[in-house]
Amino acid sequence: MNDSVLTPERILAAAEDVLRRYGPGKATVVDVAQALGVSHGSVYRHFASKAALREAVLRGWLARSMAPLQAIANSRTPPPARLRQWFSTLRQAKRDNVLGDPELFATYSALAAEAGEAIAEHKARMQQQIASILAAGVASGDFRALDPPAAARALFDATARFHYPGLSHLWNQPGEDAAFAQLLDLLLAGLAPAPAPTRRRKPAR
Amino acid sequence: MNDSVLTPERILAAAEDVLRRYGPGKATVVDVAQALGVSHGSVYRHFASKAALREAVLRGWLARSMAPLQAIANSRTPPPARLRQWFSTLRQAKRDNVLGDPELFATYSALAAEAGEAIAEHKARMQQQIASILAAGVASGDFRALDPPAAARALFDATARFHYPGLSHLWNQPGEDAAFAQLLDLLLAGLAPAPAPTRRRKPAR
DNA sequence: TGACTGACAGATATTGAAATCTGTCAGTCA
DNA sequence: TGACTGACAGATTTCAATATCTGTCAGTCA
Repeated sequence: MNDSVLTPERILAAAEDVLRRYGPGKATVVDVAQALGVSHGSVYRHFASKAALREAVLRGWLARSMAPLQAIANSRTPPPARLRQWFSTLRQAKRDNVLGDPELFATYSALAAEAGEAIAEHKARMQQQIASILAAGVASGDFRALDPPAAARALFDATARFHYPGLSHLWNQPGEDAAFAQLLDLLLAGLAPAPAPTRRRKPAR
Repeated sequence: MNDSVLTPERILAAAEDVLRRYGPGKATVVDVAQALGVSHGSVYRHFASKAALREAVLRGWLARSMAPLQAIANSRTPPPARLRQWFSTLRQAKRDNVLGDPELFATYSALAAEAGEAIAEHKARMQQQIASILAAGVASGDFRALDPPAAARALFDATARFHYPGLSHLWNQPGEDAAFAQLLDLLLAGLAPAPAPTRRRKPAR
């Protein structure tokens, strides 16, 4: 355990391991130091606080989980299909996590609840990816003229039911897949290019 | 406190009062009995358990909170505006609760978390109201042909971000009103009558 | 007779003393 | 000299003893 010098990277790896094994409630800085064969004081030379260390672990996890989504956002799939694929992948990734390893997922969630800043940035990056798909779709004529960032936020909000971890208890309900497909259909219909002149009884305020 | 005979109604009123004052964590059956000037054994002649009593209180609260929404669903406002009004009212009611009396709201939420059954029924009733608005809109030609119950669920899911109590911590963020308006616009666009023949690169599976 | 009481068993919650943890820093050691 | 240690103060958590609560039921009383 005591190879080479102590680096932030080695501490991060150990912290991740300790968090996995002990869970967010029991993992202590002393545990991390012990796993590295150093005193806990040494950890504080590289991370200002326990909170900072946990946040760094969280950021690593978030960055890794973003990679496949980024790849989709950058792909050349036609924008409507790309958007579908992006959201389906997001949802599936979360589902796999929660159903596959609930304890680890709970650990994630606990760290996320502590680190509002990191989460806000993560959400912003996700919405940027959506916005880039929307912009491509507007350019190609697959979507109607719209403000990509604002519409991205609307889409992200609209699908929160299916990706926000706090609602994961709903993800096992019957008809969940159909409900998600239904929602994507509705949203994509709302993004479609301007229809025939809208017939309205009153100009919708 | 010891007027007339002991009825379920009097017990419910006392229980509601005790819950308000002590909160969901401290309110006990003994407290309720004390407020009524009877022994706690008497309470069990009318309610099978503490859980049943709490659920009855919750059902009362839910029924009261539904009334204004039911009125809107039954109104003759043109369906698109009616749908907007319904969701805006739902959102505003929740916001008023959470911002106006957070402790009471927390009490609600705690009871709701215990009573899955009652909540499921409540959600079903809400979605029935939405479906009735949708059906009216389909009939009038304001909405495209769609399956009202399925679309109602999609709409309810899509707006969860703005009405699900577990997400109330987001309701104070800047731009919240704009985001909600944006989402409603997108959803209503998705409900609009069939546009010009949809141009698609691939038939969207 | 039937609504109500109150004592009881087992389950749950509270409490405060003891243990552990976080974050600091003067001192060690290579 | 500078990475690391380990003892320390104050904050937080644990744990077991104690108190309270839930749900039952034989018995009271009007």
